[in-house]
Amino acid sequence: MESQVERDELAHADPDAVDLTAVLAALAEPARLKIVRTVAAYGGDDGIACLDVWEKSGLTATKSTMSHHYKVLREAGLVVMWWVGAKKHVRLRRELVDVRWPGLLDAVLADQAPAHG
Amino acid sequence: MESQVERDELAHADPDAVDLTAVLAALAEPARLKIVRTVAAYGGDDGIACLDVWEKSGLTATKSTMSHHYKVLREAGLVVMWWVGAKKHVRLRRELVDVRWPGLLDAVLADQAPAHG
DNA sequence: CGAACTGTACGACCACTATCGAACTCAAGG
DNA sequence: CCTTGAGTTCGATAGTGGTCGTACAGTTCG
Repeated sequence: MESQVERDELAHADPDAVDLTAVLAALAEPARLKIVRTVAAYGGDDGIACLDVWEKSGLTATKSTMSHHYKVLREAGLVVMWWVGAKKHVRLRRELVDVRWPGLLDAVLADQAPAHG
Repeated sequence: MESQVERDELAHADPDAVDLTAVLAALAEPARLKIVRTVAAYGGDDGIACLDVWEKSGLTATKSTMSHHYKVLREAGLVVMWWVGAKKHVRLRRELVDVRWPGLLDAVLADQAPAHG
């Protein structure tokens, strides 16, 4: 990507470039699914800080692993991230996902089984 | 496998044991997504023969690869398969998937992009 | 400035999995 | 019985990807 990526928009997927298999693959990972659930539950338009996601979700992965998952979610077009002071916020891109695949995110988020038992 | 699996029901997922991540992972594979699309398009209650799926879908994978994909789809609970003479038929388990995750399959099947460009 | 905090980038390791070929099973039909 | 056809299973291989440790880049605060 030759576009000068500011610190506020890094490696986000273009609306036209989003691929269904990428979205499904992103959501198929239990840790990422839990991240998405947590962001959906606690993050509104202002999003939620990554550290708060980590605490609320109960995930035990390291920072680098979490960062990797966020990257996958960004590139799939599922979330957007931006800096708020020293903390990074994340929110769902419902305006994109719900238009491209109506009902998909709702169906996934409505599932009650925590995807690990 | 301690259960004597008949030739008509082999390795199908229990309705209670189906997992969302397994379903998403099954659909995240382009070849399997194309299989599901083809089965949805051409297979009704009587299903569609595996060989017909292969021809209609335009997939170039070998028989063993196709068999592997069918196994993943079965274990995820997405499809059922049974023998009709010497041919095997496959159909979607909408009665299971649509109840567990309403709107999920519809959202995936409604997508127009063929998941590879 | 320097220390603490938050998150990313990179390399390495390991597990999983998509793919294929070959051998096998079962059914259908001379 | 033998051949053909339709799928499965097994073993091997190659590629993908989740995980971690370490190093790095910014921000905040003393």
